[in-house]
Amino acid sequence: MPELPEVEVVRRGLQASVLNRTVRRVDVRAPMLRWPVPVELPQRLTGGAPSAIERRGKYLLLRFDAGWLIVHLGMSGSLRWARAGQALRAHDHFDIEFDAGVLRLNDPRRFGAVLWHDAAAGPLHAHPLLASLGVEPLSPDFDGDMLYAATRGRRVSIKQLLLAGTVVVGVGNIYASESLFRAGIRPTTPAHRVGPQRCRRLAGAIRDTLRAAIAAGGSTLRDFVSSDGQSGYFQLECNVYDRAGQPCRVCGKPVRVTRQQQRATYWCPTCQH
DNA sequence: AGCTGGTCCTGATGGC
DNA sequence: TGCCATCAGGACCAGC
Repeated sequence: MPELPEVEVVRRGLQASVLNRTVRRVDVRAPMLRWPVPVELPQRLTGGAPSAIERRGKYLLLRFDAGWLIVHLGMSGSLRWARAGQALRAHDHFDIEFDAGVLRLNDPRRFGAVLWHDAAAGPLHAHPLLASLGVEPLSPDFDGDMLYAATRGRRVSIKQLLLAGTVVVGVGNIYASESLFRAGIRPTTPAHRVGPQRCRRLAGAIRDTLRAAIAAGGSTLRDFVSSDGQSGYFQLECNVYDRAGQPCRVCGKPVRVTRQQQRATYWCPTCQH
């Protein structure tokens, strides 16, 4: 479920609700998510308070005096406030109890992760999961020139390159299709065949698409993290994603679906070249 | 049975 | 040959 915009909306929700709030208690029910939840985590967090809530790609990063809590929502993870005394549901794997309430991680598919990076272990950006990530799409570092330089010599399709996250992070399967549609580029085009002009258009399309999605989520999810972490996501109207056979919103031709690396790609044969 | 919004890891390939 | 970067596929898992 979560792509970068969703994670960013979660981050903002957390920033508004748990920044500088003291952790009273931590419950780990499923020790095995994508990786084991570190056994020392409850002890490290309890009594501390997050002094910053950041995001890198789709990783949520909560800074504590003792180190960083790293959370990834995988494909099916959500963070919500549990009402007082609320019964556990299936796949409620992890709780952080603040004075204000219990923040609960639910993740049916368990592709998500909850990890700890100790302050003594060096700078966070050197963490193996973060060290080789591409640039942030909404940062000034990401533009057409950068994208053009990074795609030289790359024979993979432009969509797969976006998805890989090594050039630019946070572009998941949905927004890859949406951004390429916006830029008028066929997803199967080899990355090195996308010229400087089109790289500029694509970089702009990625930024615009992500920003619009964040705005949609942010405006919809008033008390985010507190009720339904999904509503913002489904408000988003896609141009091509999941619209196979339906008319393109621009030219009216049926949207096509193909498969790249076992992932569905949606595109318009007339609007994208 | 086959699909699903992520991404790390492994092993194969290819260029220098 | 060895080393590197690149690339494809498998793996994890539950729900619909």
